[in-house]
This record gives sequence, C-alpha cells and structure tokens, in this order.
Amino acid sequence: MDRPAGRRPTVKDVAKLAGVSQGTVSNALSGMRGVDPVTRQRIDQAVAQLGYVPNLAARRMRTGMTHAIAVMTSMPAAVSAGSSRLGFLMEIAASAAIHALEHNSALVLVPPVADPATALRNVAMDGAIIIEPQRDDAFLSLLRQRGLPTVVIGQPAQDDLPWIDMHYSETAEMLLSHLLQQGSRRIALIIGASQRVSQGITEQVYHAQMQRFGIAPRVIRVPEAEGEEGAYRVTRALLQQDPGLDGIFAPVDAFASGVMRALREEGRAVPGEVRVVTRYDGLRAREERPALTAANLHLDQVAAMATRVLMDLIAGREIAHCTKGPSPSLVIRDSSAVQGG
Amino acid sequence: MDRPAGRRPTVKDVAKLAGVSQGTVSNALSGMRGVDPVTRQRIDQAVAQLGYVPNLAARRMRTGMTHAIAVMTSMPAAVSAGSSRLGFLMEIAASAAIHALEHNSALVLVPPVADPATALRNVAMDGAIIIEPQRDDAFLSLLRQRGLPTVVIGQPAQDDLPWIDMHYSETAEMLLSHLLQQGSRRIALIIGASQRVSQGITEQVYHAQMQRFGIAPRVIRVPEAEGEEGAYRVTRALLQQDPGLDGIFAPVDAFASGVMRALREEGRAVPGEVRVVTRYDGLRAREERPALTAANLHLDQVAAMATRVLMDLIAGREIAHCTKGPSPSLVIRDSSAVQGG
DNA sequence: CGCCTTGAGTAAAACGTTTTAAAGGTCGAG
DNA sequence: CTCGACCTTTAAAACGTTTTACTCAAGGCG
Repeated sequence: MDRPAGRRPTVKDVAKLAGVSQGTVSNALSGMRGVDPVTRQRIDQAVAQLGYVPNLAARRMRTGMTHAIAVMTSMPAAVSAGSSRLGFLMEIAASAAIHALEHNSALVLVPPVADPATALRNVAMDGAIIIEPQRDDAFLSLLRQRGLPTVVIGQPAQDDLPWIDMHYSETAEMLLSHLLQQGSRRIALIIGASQRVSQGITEQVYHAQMQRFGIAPRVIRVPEAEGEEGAYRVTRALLQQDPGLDGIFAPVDAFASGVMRALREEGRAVPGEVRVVTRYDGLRAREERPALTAANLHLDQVAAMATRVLMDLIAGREIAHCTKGPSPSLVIRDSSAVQGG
Repeated sequence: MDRPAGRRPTVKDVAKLAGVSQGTVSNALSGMRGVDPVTRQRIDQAVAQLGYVPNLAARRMRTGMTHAIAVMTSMPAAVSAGSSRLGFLMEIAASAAIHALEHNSALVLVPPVADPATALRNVAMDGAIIIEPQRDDAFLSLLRQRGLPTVVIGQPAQDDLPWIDMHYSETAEMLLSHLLQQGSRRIALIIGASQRVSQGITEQVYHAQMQRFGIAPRVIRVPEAEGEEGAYRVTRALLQQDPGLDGIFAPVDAFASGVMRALREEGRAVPGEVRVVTRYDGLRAREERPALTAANLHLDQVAAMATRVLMDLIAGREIAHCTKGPSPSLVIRDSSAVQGG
C-alpha cells in the first residue's frame, strides 16, 4: 500500500493503475452493474496496492445520501440536563447507534441545547429520531422544513409522523395500580406544566383511577424549567396543606428527586407514611434513598424499533404509522414497599 | 419562502435571484472576502425568499472538512456492554456532543462493535476521541491508517498521540488510602488481565502502597472477556483461600459487581467484614447494595478538554502533548464506611 | 445472413459548493 | 494625467464520486 505522497488516492488513481475507466472502478466497488471477474480482480488489487478509501463526502454529494441519522430531544435543560434525562436520551442513543451501524449508517448525537436552529445547521443526516417532542417543538419544525424523514419516540402532538408507542397510559396505570395495591389512598400527581402528550395521557389515567376508587384527585403542575427545585417547593406546600397524603406519583424523575427531598425535610417516612413512584428508571431513581419504584421502559428495544422504522422510511419502504413498543414492566423498589417489606 | 417545486434551491438559484454570481453569494454567506453591504443585503433577501439551505455534502467535499468528530472505545463487550461501561462511554459522548457543537461540529457515536473496520468505513469525520485504548487497538490503527487527528482519553500505550491525563495513579492512591484509613489491612486487587495502561499503573500503585504498610500484596487477574462472572468466580475462590481478607479494590465496575455477589453468597458483611471500592462511579456503583465507594472522574470535564484539544489539532493549532484532566474526587458510600457509620 | 439483445466498457456530465485567476472600477499619490 | 493599490465582482476551475449516454463486440434467433 504505497500512497502517492500528500494526496489521498482517488478513483482516478485506481482506474489508471488498473487500466480501466473511472466508471468501471465505481461499478466494481459499489456498483450495481456487471463487471468482468478478471477486471474486477485487477481493480481490487489496485485498490489494495494504493490503499484507496472512498471519499465519503464526494459520494454523499453525488448520491444525496448522508448515511447518518440523528437523535435529538427538546426537553428543557432543567429536566434533561445532568444525569437524569440525559440518561434517557443516552440509553436511546446507544442502542440506536448500534442498530444504525447495521444499516451502514452513523448516528449523530444532537445534544439538547438552547438554540436548535444552529444545532441542526451543521448536522447532515438522512433522517431523525426525535424523543418525546412537545407541541410546537423547535426541532420538529426544523426537520419538517428541511423535509427530513422523522420518527417520533413517544407520541406526536398533532403531526402525522410515524411513531413508536411507549404505552403512556399502560405505564401510568401500572404505577398507579401499584400504589393503590400497596395501600395508598390519598395519591397526588406531580407533573410538568407543559403541553406534552405524555403528561396529558398520564393525567387522564390518573383521574380515571382516582374516580374509580372514589379518591379526590390532587394534581400539581410544575413548570418544567424549574426542575427538581420546583417539585421540591410544591411538595413542601402540598404536605403542609394535606398532611394525610400517603402516595405521590411523579412521572418526571427530576421531579421525583425534588419530592424525595421535600419528604425528608418534612420528616415523612418513605415508604412508611408516603409511597413514591416515578416513571423513568434511570440513575436518579436508583440512586435515591430509598430507591424509587419505577417502570422499565425497555428503551433499548424502543430505540431499535425507531431505527428500523426510520431506515424503512428513508428507503421509501412501506411503514406502519404506529409501531407498538415493548410493554413497560414494573421495577419495585423500597420507595413503595409495604411497611416492613 | 417559495421553493422551486421538487428541487432544493442552490447557490445558483440565489445568485440568479440576487443578480450576482455564485462566487459572490458564497463570499457573502460564509466567505472571508469583502462584499459590498448593499449586495450582501440583496443576497440575504434572496436567501430568505428561497429558503436556501447550503448543501452540507457539497460544502464538505469542496473544503475537505467534515465538521464531525467521533467518539469510540474498543473495550471488550463483556465489560463495556449493558449499563456499566456504556455509562462511561455515554457520559463522555454527551459532554463531547455539547462541546463539539460549540465548534460547529456534530458528534457521531461509534458503538463498541465486533468489527471496527466496517464501523469506521461508513463514518465521515475530521477527527476522533478514543477512550482508554488497549495495546494494538483496532480502532486506533484504523484511525492512524486514515491519518485522522486523534485524542486519547486515558493514556496511550505506545503512541505519541495527544492525551488527556485521567490521573490513574492518583485515583488508585486515593482509593487505596481510603481503604487503609478505614482500617483494612489485608487488601486484594482484582484487575483485568489485558495489557491496558490503566491497569499497569494501578497495579504499580497497589504494590507500592502495600509495601509501605508491610502488607503482602494479593493481585488477582481476570480476563476482561469474562466480565462480572469471572470476577465472581475468582472472588469466591479468594475468600475461601484467604478468610482474613478485609478489603477489595476492583477498579473495573463490572468486576466490582461480581465481587459483591461473591461476598453476599459467602455471607461476608460489607462493609463490616470486608470493605470494597471501585473506580468508575457509574450506575453499577450506585445501584449496588451497599452502594460502592468510588471515584468521581469528572468525565464531563475530561470530555470537554478532549474535544477542545481535538479541535485545536484539527485546526492545526499548537497543542500540548499531554493535558492534565481534573483530579478525581472520592465518593464515599456504604461499601467502605467504618462500622456503624 | 441480418437483426436484435445483452454484456462490458468508456468518456463525459452531473452533483453544489468554494476557490482561483482575472477583470473592472475607484481613488490617491506623484 | 498616469500609475499603482485596493476593493468588488465574475467566469471558470476544482473537489471525487456516481450516473448517463454511447460504443463495441459477441451471441441467439429467425
């Protein structure tokens, strides 16, 4: 493999060495068209000798394909930053990267930043996976504007985009049923104030369950931007106001952290006096003391599905508008165990 | 913004509408050369009207710049897969993504896969961050072969690549001193069998410390590929053979999990009878019961440094051969607390 | 034998941008 | 008035690949 000094060898160099035209080299390497076996062998040899590696940028410009997909979320930094939601994003990214590679594509990570427009300006991609977009999501509208194939993990607010169903209502039911089964009878829901699909559905399920058990509903909305701190504040107020509370459902794990801190400082025993559950089983849920009961959302499988659907979409294959993700499973931890359990 | 049906507007369309040449448009948009303010305004208006977005592939082919960097590791799957080491990789990737974006670059995630060659074939990048490479690292040799700027997180085995010092010896000293200070006097080191720089240094530090305290060293090597299971096996054997053991240092967190399981099944109290510490403070360390004392390696800062150095390297700026990362800090958890602490 | 099809190969165009070489114009100094 | 310096603008080249349109030869079939 002797490289012509300075310059990387091109298809032209290979063609010259093999004594054929550029077109034939292209056909031999990646081409659909037939090439005589003996010619192909000459070309292969030239490639090996020169150490030729195709220039991806040139190929991509010519074909229009980027061979890269992106993963992004527009969660506000207060809930997505640090180790909490970032875990959510990263679990999905890791799995998507592996599966993208199986389709000869790279995965680029678009971090949650203040300015989505500049973030996307420098990222080339064939399509995107967007995680739990909100109504009027900035990333989503940019993607639409560029006409990029997009798959939603979670549920789209109003769009007709293909999506992976994460079973929002099933998850909420599972966690609430667990609280009820453990004996909680005055259960509060602490939820984000934004217009997110997951929150709407969770709230609906909560109201239905409370009504079934004849429990007065107690919904507290926290602006997402206030994150853990906001949840801490409202929980302290809530505990003063309603001392008989014996269960809290805080789907956002950053909120759950705030809830736990409030309970500690109010001197309430968990799970003795108050049981707490959250949704995403990430670092926060596991590190809390007592550790939080949560749902295993099987994000690796969800991401694998999203990647496959996106690849189908990009390739122009037929796709299902909605793909059912794996059902969540309950991870019972100390924060909701029956007394003495 | 009225797009000429079907085709995305190009610089040529903008030029025509603004009544100037392509070159002037290019100069106005990204160019270094002067453009008359009034002309520039006409061009800006044309851009807005057409909704022009530069074709990144074309730009990249022309300039030779990809505006993307990659993060990769070649840790064997047994220790890097699942939530343990993957956490390590992802913590770095998340931080690198944010900082890459500040330099107008995307971050692509190269997952640890069986075949590095095919993994890299489809990834275009200006440079790479490689995490704790081993001797004769497959990724590393591919990067070298393609002549790509590379920064090592950890320490390179024999290469002259720029690297971010993660303070291997300082970390090992800190964790061992902690064990000694907590009263442990028969301390075993359970470490990977491979030729990794971090392991060599850790072992050296261990021997020095043991000698200083007049303790007979006890080093057990586990093939990395055996992961948690391997560590479990050797620890059970170790406990039978040396019942007086009162401290275990297992730098690899997957090994620490195996160690804890062995201790449980042998009925040894942690930290009562045996104290355990590990290195990377990830999901595994926090989720273990009792939770493991570990080192906060400040991976976000390490990744930020690596990204900056890589960007300097790509831009051809002067760089330091070795950059000191942040000093690790001790995170004391129950697995090493003094009795009754 | 004549005609059509097929297969292998080639030269040149095309992709959309940035860069280069050159040209036109203005302005000030001599 | 002339010359050079400087600024703006342009036409065309260049980047490295894939695709297109075409040629040429060989072979099958009537």
